[in-house]
Amino acid sequence: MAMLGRRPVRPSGPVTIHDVAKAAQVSLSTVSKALNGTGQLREETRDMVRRVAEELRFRPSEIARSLSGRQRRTIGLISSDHHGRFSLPVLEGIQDTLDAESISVFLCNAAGDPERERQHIHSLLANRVDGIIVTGTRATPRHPLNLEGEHLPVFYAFSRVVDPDYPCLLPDDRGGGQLAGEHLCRLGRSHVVHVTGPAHVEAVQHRRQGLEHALAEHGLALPPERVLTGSWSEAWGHEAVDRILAAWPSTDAIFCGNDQIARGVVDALRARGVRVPADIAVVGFDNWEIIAAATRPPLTTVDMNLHELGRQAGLQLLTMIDGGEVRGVQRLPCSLVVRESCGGQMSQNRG
Amino acid sequence: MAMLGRRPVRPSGPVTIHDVAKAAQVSLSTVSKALNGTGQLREETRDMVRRVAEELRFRPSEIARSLSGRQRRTIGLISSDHHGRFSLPVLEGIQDTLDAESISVFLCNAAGDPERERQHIHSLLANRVDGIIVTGTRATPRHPLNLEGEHLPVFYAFSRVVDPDYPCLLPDDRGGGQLAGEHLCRLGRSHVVHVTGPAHVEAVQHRRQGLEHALAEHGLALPPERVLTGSWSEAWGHEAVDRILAAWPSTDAIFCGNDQIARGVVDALRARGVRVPADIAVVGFDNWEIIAAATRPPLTTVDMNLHELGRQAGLQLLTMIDGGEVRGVQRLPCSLVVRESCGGQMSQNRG
DNA sequence: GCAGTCACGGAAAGCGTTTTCCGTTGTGAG
DNA sequence: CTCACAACGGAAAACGCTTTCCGTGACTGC
Repeated sequence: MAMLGRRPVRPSGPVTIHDVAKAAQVSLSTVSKALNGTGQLREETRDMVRRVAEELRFRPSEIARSLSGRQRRTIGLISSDHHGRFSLPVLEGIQDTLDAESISVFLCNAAGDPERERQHIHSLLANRVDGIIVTGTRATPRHPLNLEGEHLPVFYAFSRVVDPDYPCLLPDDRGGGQLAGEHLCRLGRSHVVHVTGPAHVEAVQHRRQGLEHALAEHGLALPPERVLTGSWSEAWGHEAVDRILAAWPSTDAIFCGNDQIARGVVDALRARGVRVPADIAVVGFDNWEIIAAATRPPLTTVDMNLHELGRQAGLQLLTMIDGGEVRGVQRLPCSLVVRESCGGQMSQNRG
Repeated sequence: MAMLGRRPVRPSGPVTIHDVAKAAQVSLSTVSKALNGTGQLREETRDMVRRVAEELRFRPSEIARSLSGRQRRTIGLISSDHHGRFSLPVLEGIQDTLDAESISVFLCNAAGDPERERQHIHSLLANRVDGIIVTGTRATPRHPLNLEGEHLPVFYAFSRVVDPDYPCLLPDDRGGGQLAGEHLCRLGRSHVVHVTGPAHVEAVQHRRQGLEHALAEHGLALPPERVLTGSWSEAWGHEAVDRILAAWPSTDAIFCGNDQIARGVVDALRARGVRVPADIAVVGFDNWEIIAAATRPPLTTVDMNLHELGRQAGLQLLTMIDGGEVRGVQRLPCSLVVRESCGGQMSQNRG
């Protein structure tokens, strides 16, 4: 009356390699070899073991594997960003790379708290991760990770370290600014104003330099007073428009430090009866879809390719883990996403 | 001439318990006991061992620990959301809970791809996690995780499962709609229109029901034709305003299904010279800071408390891991964030 | 002074893998 | 028919820790 069939019995916990060995009537080592494709076994044996293992739903314990010296195939990801506007695409890019290599990720959110960060690092070290990626805000450069004396590859993605020797990948803000400037010049605009974020932020300075460079190549100057620094908000965009219209009525283009400012600028211009792009062209920065696409007209803006940045960060860490040398600040090119706030691409011959 | 000092020598890799034992001149087991507070040791011995361990920067391998039967103290987090507008706060809430318990998190981004999800689950199982939290979009109910026959606690946070028996935590959308409705009623508004997202979405239905309920309690009806369903976009907000002003000029309040719609509505109203909130009060949903606060006037809106939702999801999973019974759909109350789009709280006696 | 108790700390057996090293067996050649 | 040599697969050590079980020595009480 009892079930006497060959239903696999699993008394306690997951199937181990022992269970497989017993079921397949071979030794432990044979199972291991069969499943890992190592050693010298008849193909026949291999297949048999494989079949049994599958039937038993054997799933080798990664823990046990890592213990016996293999690579851990796990990395740590420390994020200091809580707002997450930028972290998320980066994070996804990183995962893309690591997924492809079947590497697991320990996620740690330090939330800017040094004590919490310390604990997370401790935990990562205790878990013997193969490497660490740090990501988060880059507004202010951070100190390098304190690895408690351990040696471990660390890569900084979208995160600036005080010492420029540490391997890190950042968007090419200068290039981004340049893209915007060139686009405006190509469209024949010549009275450009730059409305941007806090003056002390590195990205703000770089974007401005890029713009300046592009304008210069077209024989145009960007006088310092036409660079308005403020906060990263729509409200600042509105305020800036007041000043611009009052001070320089001949303005025909505004490059904004981010999309929120750009949205404020566009809204304010519309409210004042200034046509975008006919009277004034506007370029944003970030390509924050939800804002850029909803603006009326939709924003032409610079995209930092954060997903790609994450992907490459992942690759670089892998390189480091494999013993490769990676150092210093690298910059990933931005790209320009053309929507309607500068006029169609059709008119690009007009300049 | 050689350095004969007692500089701790670390020939290869991390310090092990052996190294500590040797340095402290005691046995392995004594070190383990001293460091874990188990066994019977003189406080003196304990201290001594502790000191040596610290000096050597001994960091017990979590891997080895988990192998020898202890709890793994690690969970998996499967996220199917790539946009991440909602995942992020949830995710942070979860981490808050788990950090407090020193539990590590394996992050997996399935990105909606079943094959990728399968691989991640496999990896989590192989890593012997203690439990799994699934989070992501809830627009359409998902199938339960396929655990390959393994038994493991799984909790669904902000993610709907087809079978309502699975343990899951969702925002109380109905309650949220009710909050909005009550707020409007209290402010004396009586001609309410509801502009919301796709009709088939559960949250859309619930929010509408909540609104209806609140109105009913104040003797007001919400005729079906005054519920306008569309997309979750600003553009839809604009369009809806056209219809509303044409069809029901006496409208004095609009409850929007999310903040993007609300923003579109407010912008459109302003463009048509309708004053917000004087003529029409507007309530949003989501409390998406970046939109709600930047709208002019800033949006009064419903907050789903996603961070708290994540926190509680973490706690629930811990309960399950500890053997507790958790089942069925639970709802977390929303709260109302009052800004300016309905008028100040001052005027609440006006009704 | 002697047995009986403790307090202490060491030896060793796991935990689930991989990997190295050997002992079989079967084959072909001499 | 024996020998050498592959080819195959098993035994056992190792990975770094926890934990159980014991052996020691020092203390108590008589």
